[in-house]
Amino acid sequence: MELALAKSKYLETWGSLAKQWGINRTMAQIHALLLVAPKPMSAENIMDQLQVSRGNANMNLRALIEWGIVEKKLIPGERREFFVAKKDIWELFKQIGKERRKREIEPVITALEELKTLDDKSLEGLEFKKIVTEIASVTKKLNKIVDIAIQSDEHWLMGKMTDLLK
Amino acid sequence: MELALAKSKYLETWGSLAKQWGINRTMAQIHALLLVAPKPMSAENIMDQLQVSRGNANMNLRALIEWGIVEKKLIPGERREFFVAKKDIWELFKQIGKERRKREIEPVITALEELKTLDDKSLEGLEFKKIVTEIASVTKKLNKIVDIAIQSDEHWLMGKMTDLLK
DNA sequence: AAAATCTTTCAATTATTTCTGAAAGTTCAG
DNA sequence: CTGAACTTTCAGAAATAATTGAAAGATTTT
Repeated sequence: MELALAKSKYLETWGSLAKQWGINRTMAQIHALLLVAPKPMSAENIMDQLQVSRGNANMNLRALIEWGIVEKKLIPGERREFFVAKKDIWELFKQIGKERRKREIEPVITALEELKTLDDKSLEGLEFKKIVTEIASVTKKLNKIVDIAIQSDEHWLMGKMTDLLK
Repeated sequence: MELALAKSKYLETWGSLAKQWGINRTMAQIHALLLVAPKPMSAENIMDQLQVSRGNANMNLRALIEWGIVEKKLIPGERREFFVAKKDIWELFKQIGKERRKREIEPVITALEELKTLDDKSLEGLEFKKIVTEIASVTKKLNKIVDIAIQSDEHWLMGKMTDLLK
């Protein structure tokens, strides 16, 4: 396969996956582009390669910085801002895990805990409380698993995982 | 808190979360409703409680069955179909994990493997290949982690996780 | 302090996803 | 068979999300 083709396939794959992860396409593609860029890119440059508007590029770059997976890079003697993606992939996954946990898991736990205060003795009420309690319990376990992964060093974790399979 | 309120908060929480998980609101809410229902529900009944159209209810029920987390339940002497959610929450999470892995992780691994066949010696080509290789490697590790979780019994896994923290 | 260069914002537009409801399809009792 | 009871489908409508581009805001240079 040839570079230009490989790169465009890569951008496409990443972009279409992103939707399922609740990230919009442009955001994913900008990130993908920066990941494989051998040097920092300007906003102009990114707009150009992905064929997106200035506003779109700017907003998504900002979001990526917010997620902690892209950084501004000042280049001496340059007026413009440049951007680079953090290139440690394990770190990237951990960062994404952290953000998603904050947005997706933690609010659910909070909401469920409040629901457990229900005091209703009807059949439906009891069934409801039982299920909510169980959902809360499993959600907390999931949270714990993610937590361990987030805090772990890559090699240590994989070693432990391999042990578990024995 | 009182039952009706608790239930509506629960449906709302679950529904709004769903979006971030790439599941549409109605689908999540139907599932949530079935989860806490003390007995099987008819399509009619679901439409009524969630105020959605027949078509919408039908399509999403079908999708939930496809995901393997809801089942049709025939009631003797009844013409209509009834539906129940599988109530084992750990099983539910595992099923969701399985589906998402199939849809989100596996296609990426396949695509990345193909990209690794690139043969280009330029600086950009080498950088590209290096990053793609690394992404593939970490993605496979993630896959392995999910795999272990999916195959595990709840208590066994949590015990092991707790050990890891020591 | 004006001009030049670059960044940010946001109302309007465009694209995508979800939902509706009526029509067509299916099943089964009589 | 026939028709009542139920399910499925799908084209169009409605809702939601993403994108554009031009104007306003910064910041640096002259």
